[in-house]
Amino acid sequence: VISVNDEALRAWAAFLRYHAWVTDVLQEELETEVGMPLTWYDVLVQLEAAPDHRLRMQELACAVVLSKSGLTRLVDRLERAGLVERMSCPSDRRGTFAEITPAGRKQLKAARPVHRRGIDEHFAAHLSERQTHEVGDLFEQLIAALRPPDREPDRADTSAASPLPSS
Amino acid sequence: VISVNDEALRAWAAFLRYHAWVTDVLQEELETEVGMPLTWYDVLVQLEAAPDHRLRMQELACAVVLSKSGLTRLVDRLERAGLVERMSCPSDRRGTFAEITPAGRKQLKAARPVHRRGIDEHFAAHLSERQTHEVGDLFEQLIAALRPPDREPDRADTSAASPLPSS
DNA sequence: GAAGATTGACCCATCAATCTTA
DNA sequence: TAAGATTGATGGGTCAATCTTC
Repeated sequence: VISVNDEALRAWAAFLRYHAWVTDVLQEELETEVGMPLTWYDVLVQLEAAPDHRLRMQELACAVVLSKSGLTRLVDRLERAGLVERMSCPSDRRGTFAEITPAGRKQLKAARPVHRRGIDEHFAAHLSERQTHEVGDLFEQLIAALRPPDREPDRADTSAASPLPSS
Repeated sequence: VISVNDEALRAWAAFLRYHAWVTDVLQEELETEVGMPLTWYDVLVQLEAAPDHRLRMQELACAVVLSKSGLTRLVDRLERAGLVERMSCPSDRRGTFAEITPAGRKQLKAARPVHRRGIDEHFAAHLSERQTHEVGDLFEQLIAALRPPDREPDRADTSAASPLPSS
C-alpha cells in the first residue's frame, strides 16, 4: 500500500500531541486567571474584531468552528453572563446578530493579555522569526489544500471562506 | 503589555484552524470508509504497538490523551464491539489490561491504510523532506518546552512521559 | 491510607426535526 | 420551498466520589 513514511508520521504525531497539550494548558491558564473558558474568549475576540462588533450567528459559528446549534447554546451562555447580546436583524428578520456588550469588552480586555502571553510563552517564544514565517505559510498552504470541505448538513461553514480561530 | 507579534499570531491561527479542519476531515474519512471513529482507531493503534498487544488502562489513557474515566467508557464501547478485551492483571489485582482482540486487529488492518492515506494526502504530500523534518523537530521541541504539565487530579498523564497520538 | 479503575452527575457538542420569515 | 436559527434527543467527555486491592 502506498503510504506515508516514518519521518512524516513522527511530524504528524508531534503536531497532534502538541496541539492537545498546548490547548489544554492555554485553556487552564485562562480559566484560572480570568475564569473564562477558551470558547467564550474565541467568541468575544471574533465579535470585537467584527464590523460594528457584531456577527450573524452563522458567520460566528463558522469563525469559531462550531455547528450552528452548538453556537446557539454557546451564545445562550454568554448572553446569560451578560457578555453578549442578541439583536434581531432589521433587514432580514430571520437573522440574528450576536453583539459584544460593554461587559464583554471589559472581560476581553482582561483575558487577551493572559491568552497572548500564553501563546507567546508556549509557542512564539520558541520559534525564530524565520520559523514563525515558515510555519504560518505552511499551515495556510495546508489549509488551502484541504478540499474545500463540502461540509455536513448542520455545519455552518458551507460558505467555506473566512474562519479565523482565536488570536 | 509584552505580547506576541502579528506574524506569530498568524502562524498560531493557521495552526489552530488547520488542526480543526484536518482532524474533521480525517475523522469523516475513517467514519465513512471503515465505519469507525478516530478515537477507536487511536486505541487500537496503541494496543497493537504495545508489548503483548495490551496496556494498563492508565497508560492507555495517557497515550490517547483522555481522562481515566473517559478511557473507561471508551474501552467499554470497544469491548462491547468486540475489538478490545479487559484482562485483570495477575500480579496486581487492582490493575486492568486492555488487550486488542483478533477482531480488533482485523478492523485496524482495514482502517490503517485509510487513515495513513489521509495523513499523506492532507499533510505529508504537501511538505518537502526538509519541511517534514523541521516540523517534526519543531513540535517535539515545543512539547518539551511545555512545563511538564503538572496535570489535574483525574488526568492520567501525571507520569508525563510517553504519549504518542495516532499514526 | 494510597493507587487503579469505575460510577454518577453534569457539561458541552452534534444531528435531526422544528419554527419563523423571505 | 428555502434560509436562519433554535430545540429535543443523544453521544461522549470531565470531575468528584466510590469501590477494590495494595
